[in-house]
Amino acid sequence: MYAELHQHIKRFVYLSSEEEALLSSLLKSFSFRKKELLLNEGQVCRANYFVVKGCLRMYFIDIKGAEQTIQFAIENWWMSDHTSLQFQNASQFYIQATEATEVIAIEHHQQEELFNKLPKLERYFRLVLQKSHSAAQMRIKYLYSMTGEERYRQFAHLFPEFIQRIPQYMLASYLGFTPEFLSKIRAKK
Amino acid sequence: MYAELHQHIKRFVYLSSEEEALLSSLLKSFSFRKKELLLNEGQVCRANYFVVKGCLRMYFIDIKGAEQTIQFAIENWWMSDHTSLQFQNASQFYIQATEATEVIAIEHHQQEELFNKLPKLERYFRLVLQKSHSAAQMRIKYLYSMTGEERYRQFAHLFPEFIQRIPQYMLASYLGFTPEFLSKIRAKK
DNA sequence: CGCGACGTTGATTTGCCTCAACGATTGTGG
DNA sequence: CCACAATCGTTGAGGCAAATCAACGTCGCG
Repeated sequence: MYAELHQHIKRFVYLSSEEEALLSSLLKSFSFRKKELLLNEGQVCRANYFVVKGCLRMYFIDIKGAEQTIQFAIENWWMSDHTSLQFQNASQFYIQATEATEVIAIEHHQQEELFNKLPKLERYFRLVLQKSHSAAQMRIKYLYSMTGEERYRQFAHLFPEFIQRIPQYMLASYLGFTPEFLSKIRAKK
Repeated sequence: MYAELHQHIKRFVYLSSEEEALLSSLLKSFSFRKKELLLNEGQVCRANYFVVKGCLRMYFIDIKGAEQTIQFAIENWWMSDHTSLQFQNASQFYIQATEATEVIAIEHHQQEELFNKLPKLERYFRLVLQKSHSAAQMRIKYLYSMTGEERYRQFAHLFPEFIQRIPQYMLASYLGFTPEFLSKIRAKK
């Protein structure tokens, strides 16, 4: 059970089979349909989600009513509003399944117990967060040094399969421009 | 010794005085003058730096030759290129002291030993990284939903003392626009 | 004192947004 | 399984926020 997650953890820390069993006892699986919300703005984030299959996105709705995508999580990535999860306060974000998605969840009330019983996981999550933080920094770097068109072309080059998977309006908001503008870039060949 | 750091760690995890002593034995202090570089683009990042007094910034130079500021670190914040530090590969960033700055450093070759001897610190750094990651996400949120002028006014409102401390061209690049534009915003009262 | 770094100001340009109208595709209930 | 609506993508005209470029002012420092 939870094989994909155990596999991923193995890349960073070693867990004995007893430890794996203990971990498994504190996890839950969930399935979400396309467009279903895992977290609503104003709600408290319930869990940290590991994507087994499918795709999640975090977004917010700006002052003009447009959805702006903060990040995506595909297979083997974690997704959560860490601030809301840790301090149990209202989130500013939505988390949504962009397609039918299976996740493994660590819920808030299990989290403390988990880290106390398996301190090795502190290391695992430290390393996972380091990677997420670096990804966010690179994102800022690209926003500050490339035009919208350049960001699209780079993204399409790096993740050709992913752009097939999500609607263009989500990709446009992730890359920091409007759907109309993306459409015009694509029209230029 | 290293009182400021011990103080900061106490906010997140408890360390006995033996543990504090062990930690201290693996730290180093450094002083940097205004404009001095702690990390150069293309170099391997040597350490994770905790700011005791002063201010650091991470930046890169874009294709047009302009410096773009990725983040600042003032007192009680950590600064490092985590990717370069962990994998010991060339960094894409510069880290510079924006004023005379004292730091406490954990160097790469001590890092593993430190985490092995004091696994509690995994938790501390996990929580520190969580905060940094959330800050980077909020940064993206603001870039996607506010104009340059709005970002400046918010920043000036939240950190009135900080805008006195750094040259305007650094603030402009942090907020995502040009020094000329910042000058024009300020001229408008 | 003189030079280089930093900040200001104005004229012009541009990347991208806004709005609107119109196809195409998807999903859903009858 | 079709009809129709809702969602999603495309295209074009016009507008605006901010960049670019250039010239000039000012201040701190060797």
